[in-house]
Amino acid sequence: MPNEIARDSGKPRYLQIADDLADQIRAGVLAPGSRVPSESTVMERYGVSQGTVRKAVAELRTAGLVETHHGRGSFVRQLPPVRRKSSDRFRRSHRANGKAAYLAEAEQAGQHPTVQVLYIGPVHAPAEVAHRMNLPDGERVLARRRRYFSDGTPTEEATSYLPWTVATEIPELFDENPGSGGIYARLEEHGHALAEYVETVRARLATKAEVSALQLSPGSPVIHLVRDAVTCGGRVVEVCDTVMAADRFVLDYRIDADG
Amino acid sequence: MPNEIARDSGKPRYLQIADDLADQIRAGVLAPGSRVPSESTVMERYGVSQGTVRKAVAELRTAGLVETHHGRGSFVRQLPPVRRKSSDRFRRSHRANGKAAYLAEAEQAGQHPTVQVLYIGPVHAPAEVAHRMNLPDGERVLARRRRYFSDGTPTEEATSYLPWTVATEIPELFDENPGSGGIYARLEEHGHALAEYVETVRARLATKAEVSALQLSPGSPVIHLVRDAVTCGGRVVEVCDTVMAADRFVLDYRIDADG
DNA sequence: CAGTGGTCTAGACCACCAT
DNA sequence: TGGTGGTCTAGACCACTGG
Repeated sequence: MPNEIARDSGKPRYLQIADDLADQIRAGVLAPGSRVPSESTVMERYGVSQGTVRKAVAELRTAGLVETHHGRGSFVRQLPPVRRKSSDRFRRSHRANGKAAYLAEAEQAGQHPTVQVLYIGPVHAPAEVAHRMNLPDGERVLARRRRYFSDGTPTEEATSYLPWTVATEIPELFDENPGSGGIYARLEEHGHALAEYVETVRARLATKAEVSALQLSPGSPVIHLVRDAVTCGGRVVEVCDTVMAADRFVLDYRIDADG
Repeated sequence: MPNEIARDSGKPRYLQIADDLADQIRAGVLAPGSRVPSESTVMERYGVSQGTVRKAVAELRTAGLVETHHGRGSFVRQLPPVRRKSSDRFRRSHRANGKAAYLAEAEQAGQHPTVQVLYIGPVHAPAEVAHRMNLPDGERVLARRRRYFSDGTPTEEATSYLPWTVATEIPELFDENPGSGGIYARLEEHGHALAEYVETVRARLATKAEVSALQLSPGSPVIHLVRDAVTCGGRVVEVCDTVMAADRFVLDYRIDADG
């Protein structure tokens, strides 16, 4: 039985209902994956109108407790385990076993990773990418766009950009699977020894495209990460643009205190 | 004059209105800081009811284009310039001029930084902090809680935690201003030479407390950063927990490709 | 088909802010 | 005080999902 709703309390009714439902979710009365009572049920149970119930459920949605599907209902979210992205995931020594960074990390976390290649081919460099590579705006570059899944649910979408002159040196970069150790191994084999990576981290709300690509609820935050791969000669030979569901990742960075 | 609203288009009316207003904002017809037409004005202009207008404005709010104040109206947001947080901001060499990291960075960005000290004193270590410092849960630690402003608007709230035994060695840690170079300089002067920092980055939606502390709109994303300061002996002598408005910061990290 | 969520209206009352 | 946004209702119709 639900808690009673105080008709006169200072708190809006829709928030009282949202809190009540949230408590039931946290207490396990509403288990992960189970259906939240339908709008009409909640209307009757608390004696409120549909609009009020909808605002309550909207609260649960933006709190990330619930996801709702038109015509089916709202369901308690079962969050996929959070994955860590460690700043040493691109160390050469980790390439020894031949795994690409993503697969190695995911498997270590006990998950079943999948990669879907969306596009490999030439594109005009977006402004930010061209700037980072020190190329003219709109210059032709190789794009490698792919979507990553863990246990079947999409978690991340990434696009790598490489200067066209670099890409044509390395046929494997046009393959869906660039081979053991990933594209960084291929770059280094072809004389582009890497000195460092520079990562830029932003967070923002997901765009509509990202909401559908990553199966998010509208209003969810994403982490937007852009990484430059810099050679010993100071040249940026790859820019990787990644968008991740914010609630599925934690990023770790080690920073030397140096002198 | 506003674009006409197609009564029959597939798109919901509230989204058409939201897009129309968003266009006016982006085109500068509605300038930053200016008032969005009141609900009743919009109702009349587009011939819709209040509920529809409210949903439209809610869209603009979650898109970060507008902020609304009860009894006053909705206003086009003027975003403070984005600030970069570089991973080398804690280098010892940067402490030579005596500035703390935050002030040095903000001034370099041409902004007027302010710090407000909220609390300095003992607290029971939160679980995550205790774990990182390898202390028993709830152990007494020194907390230094402060809020940072740039040009008067709050951008970030941070709490540093230090083991009580370390804190009592260093009287300056109980002062509002810990002196030239900040608390890291004090720690190193007292025999805690720092080897590295480990930063953990998450993004999520702001809690209600954060919404009010950082003057955000509900549903805004924040960046949550937790940093350990690790001595050469491997001891964590400080944990700094920071919450930033996501739209005001970009984080930069350099990662050695190493061997 | 019945049941679900999604949109919309017309009208009411309240809470906040300025004057 | 009048104007603003915030909550709520009762009822309507539409769009999607499932059996």
